[in-house]
Amino acid sequence: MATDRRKMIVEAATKSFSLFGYKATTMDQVAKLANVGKGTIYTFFKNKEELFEEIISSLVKEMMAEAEAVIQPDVPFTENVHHALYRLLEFRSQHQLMIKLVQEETEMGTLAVSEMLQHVEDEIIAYLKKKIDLAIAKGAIPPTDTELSSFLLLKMYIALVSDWERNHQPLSSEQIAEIMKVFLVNDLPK
Amino acid sequence: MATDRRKMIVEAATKSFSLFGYKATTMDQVAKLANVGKGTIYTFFKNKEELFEEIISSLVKEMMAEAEAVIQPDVPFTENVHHALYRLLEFRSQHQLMIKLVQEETEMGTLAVSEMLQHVEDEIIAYLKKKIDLAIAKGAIPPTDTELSSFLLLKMYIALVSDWERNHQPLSSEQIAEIMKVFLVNDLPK
DNA sequence: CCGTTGACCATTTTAGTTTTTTGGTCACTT
DNA sequence: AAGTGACCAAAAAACTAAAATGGTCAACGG
Repeated sequence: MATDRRKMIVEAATKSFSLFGYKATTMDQVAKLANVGKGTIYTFFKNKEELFEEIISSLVKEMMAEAEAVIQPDVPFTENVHHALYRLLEFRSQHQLMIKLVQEETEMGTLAVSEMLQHVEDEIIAYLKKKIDLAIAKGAIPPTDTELSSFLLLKMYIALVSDWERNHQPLSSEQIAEIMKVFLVNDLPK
Repeated sequence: MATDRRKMIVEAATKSFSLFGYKATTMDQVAKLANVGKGTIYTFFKNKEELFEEIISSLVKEMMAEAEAVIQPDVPFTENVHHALYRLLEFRSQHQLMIKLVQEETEMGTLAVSEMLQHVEDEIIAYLKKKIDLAIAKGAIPPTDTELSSFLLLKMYIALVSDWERNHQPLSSEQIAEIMKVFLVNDLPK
């Protein structure tokens, strides 16, 4: 209880952000939840936003670990990309903090939240790019502009699992995998 | 001036929506601009939203005509799709009413506006689908789920011309065309 | 001493209230 | 019959007072 004041703060803030969102979480509340004086928070974090950043950073790490865990070395590359993306979006739709943040963005348009979600998306794209670069190096797929294809991959994935379902039957996992394969195995212009 | 009261109303409303957006346009203002008593508007339109619908419907017709005008019968199908889509998005980014509505949606989230923009998107997809169906019938491209590919085509296009440019150099027209071709000439699952 | 604290402050947000504006109607005019 | 604008209930804007919030820092205690 002595040394992990910082940890308690982060845990309290995470809980509060998940429950009430960014704006509705007050620093007083975090301090109380963490059993800590409010001033103490400011010895570890410059301000509310920096505390938020640290929490999002952990969340991103957790997401990457989840994606990584689902990859199997003995299945084809495109299938693994599908598994990883699927896991990432599943994470997004199941993780309490993510749910709350997405909700807060659409309903209130909180700026700090929009920026963070944008950052998370960028991280996912960077992760995908790394994977694609590796697959190209191994000769598993033809070389392309990996920045572009990781970007498109995520955008399409999101469109397929969220926008599509507004007007249509959900697509099967196989269909989604097939669509992505078309992307990855065909050359895009550099 | 006697018979085209209806026309004057529509023109006045179009001008006002383009200038101030949907919410900020009042029926009094439209009546004044149209040189018409307010009650007269309600003999032609049930309410404000229906007036809006009529205007959007014209706008969609105009968009389709623009797209159609750019199609050349003697160039490959995929190139025509590119031209048409390019024209459609150019229209969106140049037409005063569209600009204002997109702005109003992101800044104020006006419900009626969101619904209309959604409707416009659906119309574009329907238009694309018709074109793709035709191309398949002619054997220009392999058969696919045309509902799905028209949806994906538009989503990708929008991602490439708007989201991509937030972090990257704009793509050349050739690059965009090439990406779309990959889609259209490869089989997607039914 | 130094890590911790909570009273304190300037600023922002909220709540409550009044005033104005708006979409829509309809009795009246032309 | 076609057109109108004064009129109304409902919604939005403007105003204000009160409360809450992020952040600071002098004081505290181990």
